[in-house]
Order: sequence, then structure tokens, then C-alpha cells
Amino acid sequence: MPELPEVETIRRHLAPLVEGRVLTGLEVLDPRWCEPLAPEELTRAVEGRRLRRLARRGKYLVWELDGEVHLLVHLRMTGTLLVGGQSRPAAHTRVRFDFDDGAQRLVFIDPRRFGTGELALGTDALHAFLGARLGLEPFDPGFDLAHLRALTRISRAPVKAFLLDQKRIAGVGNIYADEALHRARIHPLRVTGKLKPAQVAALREAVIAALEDGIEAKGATIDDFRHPDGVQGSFQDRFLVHLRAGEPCLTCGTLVRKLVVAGRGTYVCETCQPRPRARLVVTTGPRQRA
DNA sequence: AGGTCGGCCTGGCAGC
DNA sequence: TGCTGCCAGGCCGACC
Repeated sequence: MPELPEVETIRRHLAPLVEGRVLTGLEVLDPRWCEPLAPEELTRAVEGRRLRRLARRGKYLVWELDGEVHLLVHLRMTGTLLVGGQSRPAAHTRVRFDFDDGAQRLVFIDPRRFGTGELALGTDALHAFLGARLGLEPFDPGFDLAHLRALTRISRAPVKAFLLDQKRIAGVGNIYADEALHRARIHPLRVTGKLKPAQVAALREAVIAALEDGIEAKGATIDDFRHPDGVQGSFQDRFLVHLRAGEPCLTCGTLVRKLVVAGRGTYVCETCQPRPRARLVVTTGPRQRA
């Protein structure tokens, strides 16, 4: 599932190919992709415009076109962008992009159809769109200890759920949440607001380090993620806990466990990441009061 | 207000 | 072998 490092990998790959090009054609084959906008409305808004910059915010790819037209593409679970040249049209092709150099046809492939394309017209609309959905990126200079302390202090959610909330921190998904918590030696069920200052500091560094390592490995390929040239990332070979249930922790040898936290498969070494003490349940026998 | 959970969607796989 | 049914999860909206 593409998270910040996977989306950044795609952005870095595509940017030199498409920046400065005119988007001569955008063909939306699956109308769901841009709902509630009709495919022809989207096409009309973007076609013929030059791509000034391919940017990224959180897990969104932001296509900055001339005239302050912004196309916001989200890959969700199974979305992939592939550079053309495929001999036969790939299955599950939802969108086709054509550029003025002719050679670089780009396809958006998405078996599960969760991926989306949305439009923001003007800079204010772009900021409103992103601001309503995303907190700071871990790489943002403003993502300092004071910022994270202020965020964590007021949350009663388990820290895993906290990390997955894009409105708080932009770009962390299930993989990097598990990996960061292991690096910080924090159990995913710990209540966020009860983390000690040293743990918040460790968490901040762990999130940044996990994402940096992910980018360096050019992302993780689990099911569907591919680079735009079809090549796979390698971060899955560096997982410390994620998807490693029943295998020994690389730090201490304890078998990695799989839990469900915030409805997500969650992998943890309960030696390196001690479980929060179970709340004491005071048993007073059957209630007498009516 | 803030946290949890179901729905969206389909490929893949366990189990019979 | 072939079918059924369940699981995966980012994000949103409904619910408590």
C-alpha cells in the first residue's frame, strides 16, 4: 500500500519525464476515479495545460498545471502509475495520460478501484483541500518536538491509531507506523497522551528515520506497488516487524506477534515494545445496585 | 469532541 | 478441480 515513501519514489521517477510537458490527453476509463466530477469535466479542465511541477503532499501526488489547475491523485491501496511502452494494455487500467512528447504515455492501474483523482482550481482551493485533510509532514521543519508533544498530549487514541491519522501526521500508513513504533520501542496500544517526553522524542525520530529508509529503499513492494518503470522497491526486505508474525525479532529474538489495533493488522515485538500494563479491573462481585 | 467501525472494492487464498 | 467466503486496508461518513 503506497505510503509517503512509495508516493515520493513515484514522484521522483516521474518528475523528470513529465515536468514541463503539455498534458495533451487525459482519458478516464473508470468514472468512479474522479467522482463526483464527470470524466469529461476533468478532462476539459486539464487537457492542453503544461505541467509546471509534480509535487507531493502526504500520500497525494499533486500535478501542478498552468493556470493554477491542480490534479490531486491518490493511489489508496492498489493504485500504480506506469510509464507507457507496455506491449499490451494492462488490466485494470483506469486512466491514461498523454503528453506532448508522444512517447510518454502514462497509465493509472488500480485493481481495487479505491484510487482517486480530484481537482483543485486555484492556490486557495489547493491549500483548503490539503489543509482539511493533512497535518504536517514528518520532514517539515515545523514537525519539531514541541509540535509533536502538543499533538500527542491531547490524544487518548492508541498510538498506532494516532500515527495513521493523516490530519495529525501526513504520510504514515500501516507499514511505516509498525516500523516506527518498533524503532521507538513503543507498544502500538499505548495511549498516545500518556507517552513520556522521551518516548515522544523517540517516536519523532523513529517516524522520520523509517520514512527516510523507505525512500532510500525506493519504497516497499508488497502486492501491487511498482515503480513507474515496473521495478519493485526493496523496503519489504528491511521490515523489522511488519508482516513478520511468528518470525524472530531481529533485535531480541522474541517471536513477532500480530494484533489488530484501530482495525489494522499490527505487528509488534512485545519484548522490545512492552505492552502497557493492563488496567486493573476491580472486581466487586455482581452489582447489587438496581 | 474524539474514537471506533462499516463500506467501498477485488484479487488471492484457505478450506471443503 | 472448482467453488465459496473471507481477508487485506486508506479514507470517509455514520455512529456512540
